[in-house]
Amino acid sequence: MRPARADAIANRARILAVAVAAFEADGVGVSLDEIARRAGVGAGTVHRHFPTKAALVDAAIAEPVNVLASRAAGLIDSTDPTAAFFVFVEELVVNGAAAHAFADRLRSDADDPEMAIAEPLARLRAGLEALLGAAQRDGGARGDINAGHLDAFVAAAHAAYVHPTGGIRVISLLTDGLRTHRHA
Amino acid sequence: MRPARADAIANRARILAVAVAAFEADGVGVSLDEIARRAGVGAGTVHRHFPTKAALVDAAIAEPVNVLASRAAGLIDSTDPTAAFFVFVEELVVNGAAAHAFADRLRSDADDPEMAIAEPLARLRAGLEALLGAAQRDGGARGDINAGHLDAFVAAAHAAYVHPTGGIRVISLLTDGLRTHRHA
Amino acid sequence: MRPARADAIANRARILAVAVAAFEADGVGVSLDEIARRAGVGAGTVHRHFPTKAALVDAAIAEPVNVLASRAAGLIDSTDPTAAFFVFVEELVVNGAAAHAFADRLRSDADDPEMAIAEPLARLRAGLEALLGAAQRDGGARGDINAGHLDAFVAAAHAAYVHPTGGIRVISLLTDGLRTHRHA
Amino acid sequence: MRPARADAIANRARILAVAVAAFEADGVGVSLDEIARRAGVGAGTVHRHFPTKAALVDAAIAEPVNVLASRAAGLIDSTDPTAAFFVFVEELVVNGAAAHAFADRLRSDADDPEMAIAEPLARLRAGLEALLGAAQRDGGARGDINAGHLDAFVAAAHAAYVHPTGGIRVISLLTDGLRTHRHA
DNA sequence: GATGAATGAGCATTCATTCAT
DNA sequence: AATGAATGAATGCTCATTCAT
Repeated sequence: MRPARADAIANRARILAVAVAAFEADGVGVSLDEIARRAGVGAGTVHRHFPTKAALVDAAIAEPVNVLASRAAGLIDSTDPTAAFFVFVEELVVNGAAAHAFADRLRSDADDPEMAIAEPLARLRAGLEALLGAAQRDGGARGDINAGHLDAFVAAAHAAYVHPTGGIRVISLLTDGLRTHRHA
Repeated sequence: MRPARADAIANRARILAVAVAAFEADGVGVSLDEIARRAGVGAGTVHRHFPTKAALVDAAIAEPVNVLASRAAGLIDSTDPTAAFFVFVEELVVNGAAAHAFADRLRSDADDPEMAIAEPLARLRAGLEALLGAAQRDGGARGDINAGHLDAFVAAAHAAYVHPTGGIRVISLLTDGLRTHRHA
Repeated sequence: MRPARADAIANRARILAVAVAAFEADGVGVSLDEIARRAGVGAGTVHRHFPTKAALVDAAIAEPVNVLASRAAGLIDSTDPTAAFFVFVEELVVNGAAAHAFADRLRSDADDPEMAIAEPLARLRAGLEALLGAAQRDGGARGDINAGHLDAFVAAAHAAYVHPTGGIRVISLLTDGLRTHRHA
Repeated sequence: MRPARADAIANRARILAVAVAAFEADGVGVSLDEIARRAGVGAGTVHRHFPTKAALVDAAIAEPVNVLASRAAGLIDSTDPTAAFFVFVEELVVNGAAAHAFADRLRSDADDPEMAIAEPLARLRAGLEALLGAAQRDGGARGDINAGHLDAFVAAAHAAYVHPTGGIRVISLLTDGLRTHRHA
């Protein structure tokens, strides 16, 4: 029943996963005891891995951004850069923007979350720029857009996406605006 | 020396205004004692007007929506229905969508906020539809849009608006898409 | 069963008295819950009167010193200044030095207790100097001693007093050293 | 690579030394983790040598008393018993009484410290009596004093010694009272 | 024997809520 | 109707202790 030493890393990962899910679902008001219970560990174990609640919130904010950044890094070597770019943009709109909204909601409750999220966000930005550049060199993405435009675009597209009257179809309409063949 | 009955209503209004400002600025974590202090009343007085904290949060969520609904009602008798419609849409994007975002953020922390916000939201929807209908009859707004479209539009426009790379110019670009003269 | 408003001051006094006794008997490790329980109040009530534990410890340190300072102020108008002085010195050795020892023990555990005890200690010192001066003018106390000497004297006398082999008789022997008639 | 058996004894000594220093400097509130860290061992190692924290506190209380007892035993074979006695009394006033004060401060926090300190204190008492007897037989110390007197004397002398207005000179004045040549 | 991750009870503190005034 | 002192459950955090490695 008692976890072994080697499981310490797995414990950390499980706590973080539980925290992300709990904060996303019920807000940052979820108690650490509740998170510990859901993760199947003692309250002290949560504190061993995340010394303060703010540290856990920061990590929970950064986590989905890190996942997306890693996903971008994995797509950069695709043999079809254009397809890779649009796949990633769609993922951003569906998942990533949700992560942004999540971070936005948490931001006002954390101590200095800008710091915590700055580095993963930079990684994500770099990955997105790399994918965009590759798609542009591939001739599949319009040349007159940059990552800054994508930020606002993704935010707007996500807002429409999550709206009751919106839906998955909206994404295609909006992402089409980024393709070169629209001008063709 | 003791406040008269009429001051009770003023007290309620002041508490609500303080709560809206406090929740918007610092999140729903602000304590009722703090709100009571800022409003210049005792802790018990807050509970007389809002029996539970959830009730106060609900009222604070509904408040800005109510303001916008009243604004819409005030604009419906305008002599220039088209101008009135676009003025209100812009206000929605700037303020109203902020109110939505505010409500979004609070939603997950309140008990059953859908209930609390349903009625003011219906009033706002009714006002918006009236303004849209009048503008369409006036020939200033495209006839093939409805209030449902506007919801998603306002949400997307607001997301772009509040984005660092966005700004006030974005609104004009987007609202232009609703005008009939675009087809001209 | 529920205390009335007017009892708030009495509550504070009872909490402080309980805290002084508890800290003296069992050290500052005594929990606030325990103190609240012994005082017959809720945990929150302790915090209303003493926002942090450090504040309560500080107040508990200062309390016996304040009592002695008030005692000195009450003795200054005595018709027999010499008697008043020696009565007070004896009280200092028995009770006051205990208060010092108490404060000494707590000092290392409080945040900035020097600050907290500085003012009551100054009042006590002023009272002691006034009593000594009056006794010297009365011709009952040696003229070549000052309050600084008394501090070390009281500390030493108390140490001997509380020692198993010491006792109340030691005080007379030691205080006799301060009297003028010893030279006579 | 793993420490051999002999290092276990060194570990125990290092932990105890660290504990004495830590408790003396920062009070018994210092955590065992902190002591383990300062001693360069794991938390479990502290518990292997001292099963409970109370056991470590007890050992830390007894430690300086044991050192003094050993010192007394070392002085008993001196060729100048009178000098040896007064040297040791001075050490008692400066260091030993500090150890007493230390023990006093810790006493209220430990479970049953009387037990823990009883045996080392008996050793110290025996050593002091031996030194006193030798000095009396040597003619250097007054014959009408006993170890019981010395306890109160050392306590009083130490209290005066550590007092701001006191100092090293005070010791000479007080120890002179124990010498035979005062009668001369 | 040593390590350090895990435990879980205990602590100080906060806060929504109640109620005597 | 208003006040604010009191309540007590809940929270974040600490730490002595246990135990798998």
